[in-house]
Amino acid sequence: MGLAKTEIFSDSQNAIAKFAKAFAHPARVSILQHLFKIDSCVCGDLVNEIGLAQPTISQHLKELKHLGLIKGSVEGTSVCYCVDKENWTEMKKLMTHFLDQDLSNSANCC
Amino acid sequence: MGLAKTEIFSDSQNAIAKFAKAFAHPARVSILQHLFKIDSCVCGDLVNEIGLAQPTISQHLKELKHLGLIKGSVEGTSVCYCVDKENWTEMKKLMTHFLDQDLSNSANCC
DNA sequence: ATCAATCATCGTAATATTGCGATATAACAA
DNA sequence: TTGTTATATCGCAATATTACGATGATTGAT
Repeated sequence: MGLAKTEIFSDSQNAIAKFAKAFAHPARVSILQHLFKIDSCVCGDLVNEIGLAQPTISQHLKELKHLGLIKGSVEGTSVCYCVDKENWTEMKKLMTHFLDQDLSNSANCC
Repeated sequence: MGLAKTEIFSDSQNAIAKFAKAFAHPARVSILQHLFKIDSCVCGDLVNEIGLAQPTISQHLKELKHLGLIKGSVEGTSVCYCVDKENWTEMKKLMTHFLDQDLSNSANCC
């Protein structure tokens, strides 16, 4: 198969999985960390910083962009990417709520 | 390929990606939510709650167990699973630090 | 010892992901 | 226009993931 049965899960559960997938590859984690770290916008410097080929980086960027976590603006021949902070905040809210489940229930069974 | 080049990334980046992968499927999200919600330990009830076949659930449980996020103890003919709260807390610290990057840098470029 | 129940593992099919060379596209420069 | 630079897309190969039927292993009951 290789195909997740998304129909049987809630929107929230699917959304969490979707965002988590964005972070499920170290290259994308690295890209996001870089975009946060560098004050000004970063373009294809990412290709140099990270040791992956340009098409590969471009592909990872596309996925992040598709999810709305980053946005890119053309600047001459190069493209400037940066984190979409509004969407990032939204995503963070969702993920944090999921991660904080342990706080709402103090039962310890095993 | 289908093989991530983990060598070129930091331990931290790989760890984030590894945990994120655990949440990158709605079934595993659902399993974890259930384990948190149900006060007592849950066993194969997960198969009934979630609409996936028993081998599939078992496989997802194995992955979560392998990551240390849950632990299972045999109880008669059934197996009781529950969240490993210590490891969960550790994981949460790592993920939260990653998600909170936007707070440490207020630059807005795009 | 036999049987039923519960869970794990094996094997396999379908699909997804990762990575990159080759090539296309777009913008600017001379 | 021609060339250069930067990025995107295509196409493919290698590997990973998802799902489940069939089967194995373990426990408790009779």
